[in-house]
Amino acid sequence: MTGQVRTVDGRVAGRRGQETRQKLLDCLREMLSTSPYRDVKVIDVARMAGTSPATFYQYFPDVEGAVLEIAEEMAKDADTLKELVAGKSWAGKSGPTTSEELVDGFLAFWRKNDAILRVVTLGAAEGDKRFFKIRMTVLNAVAKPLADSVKELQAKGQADKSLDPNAVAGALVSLLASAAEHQKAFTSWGVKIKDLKPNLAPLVYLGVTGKKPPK
Amino acid sequence: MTGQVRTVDGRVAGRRGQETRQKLLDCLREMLSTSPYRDVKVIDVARMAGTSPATFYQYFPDVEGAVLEIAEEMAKDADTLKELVAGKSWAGKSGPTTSEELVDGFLAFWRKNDAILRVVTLGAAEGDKRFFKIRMTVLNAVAKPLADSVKELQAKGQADKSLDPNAVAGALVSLLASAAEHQKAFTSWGVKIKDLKPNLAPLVYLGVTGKKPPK
DNA sequence: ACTTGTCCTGTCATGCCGTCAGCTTACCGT
DNA sequence: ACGGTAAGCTGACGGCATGACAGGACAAGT
Repeated sequence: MTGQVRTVDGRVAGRRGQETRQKLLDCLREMLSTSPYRDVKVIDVARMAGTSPATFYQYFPDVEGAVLEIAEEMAKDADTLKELVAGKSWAGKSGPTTSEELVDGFLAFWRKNDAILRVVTLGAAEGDKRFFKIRMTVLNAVAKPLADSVKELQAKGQADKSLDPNAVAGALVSLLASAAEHQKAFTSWGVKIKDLKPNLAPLVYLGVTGKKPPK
Repeated sequence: MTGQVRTVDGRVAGRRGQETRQKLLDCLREMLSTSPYRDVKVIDVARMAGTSPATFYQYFPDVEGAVLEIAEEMAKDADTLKELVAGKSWAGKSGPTTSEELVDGFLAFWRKNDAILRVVTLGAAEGDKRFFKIRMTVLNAVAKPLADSVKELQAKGQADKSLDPNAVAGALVSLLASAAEHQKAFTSWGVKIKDLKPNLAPLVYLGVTGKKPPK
């Protein structure tokens, strides 16, 4: 399906080539989490990987191209986020638990991939279609099943039908993404990192069900 | 208070100098809204302003330095956002109105400054203290008075006291910021731009008061 | 006209970008 | 074992951005 990995000039990459390629991606990932995106240079990545800039250009058209590669890898991984919502119950006592686990899982995922997600978020905001698509893949992993949950609750008459389920789910996921990306902001508002989950979870519950969480 | 504008090498800028400086800032602003941040080069800004790179470096240490200047200007402007919340009532029929006006005003501000806010957001996420501070100034213009409103409602027994007002206000502002920055995401979820306000406003109301908005 | 201080730019050293030709290395069939 | 072929890597190069400086242009006051 995906075909073999190819170099920029069309050759197929063998074992050694793939290793080098992967090493470059790993080093780029590392650089992204230590330097501002604007200052990440091909030569630095190549140096860190113990190779030359020319080698980098064998495998990637430019820094952005390589970043996209990393981002796509991460987007695949985001598929596991679905399980945080799909099939979970929002009724009774299990509701708040579902909400907490969702918040926790999402924040953990974002924290784990924060460097690459920063760049993806920027690219998407700048209108780059490729980054936008990747960002939607990640958000949709949660937003789609979440919207389904809202629809289900509405059908059962357990939630306000005047709200658009897609809008609600989207807004909640946006909130989680924003909170994850800017945890420090909450610290400056006097909310400790460990208090983030207990404070966000009731809001998510509130958004999904339209009701205050039970004690 | 602010002292005169100075060049990088310490001279005070006169009338003509300030004009050139301002023109460079305007052109940079323009560039930021048309090219990816990573690709904005000093030479392009200088060319657009009809001057030379050397002139740019007379007034700014680098692109980032000039961006900070623009961002600080915008942060001052954000002060007007306070009036969207301060002194507004969340009781009865005026509650939903307050909520709608807040959403509307905030989205409008973000849209107006989206290019520069994108860079500020990135800088803050990357841990740059200067950008972080500017971002907090903008968000706090809404978050502080919003937290006060929540506290007030809690004191009157009209809202759930188990929630931290600062966390709630912060989360709601984060949501608005994220929604404003990524409006296209909502479009892809089937929520039209013009439907964004009517969908976000009830959520804000819900977050602040803990109650469903009245019909 | 002369002086003074502001303002701009030509020029230069440095360093990254992105490409190519060419060398080395690994694999494979005979 | 050996030669052929394709993969893999890099030195080197022209081009461009960066950032510093010195000197020339310019405006304003005397």
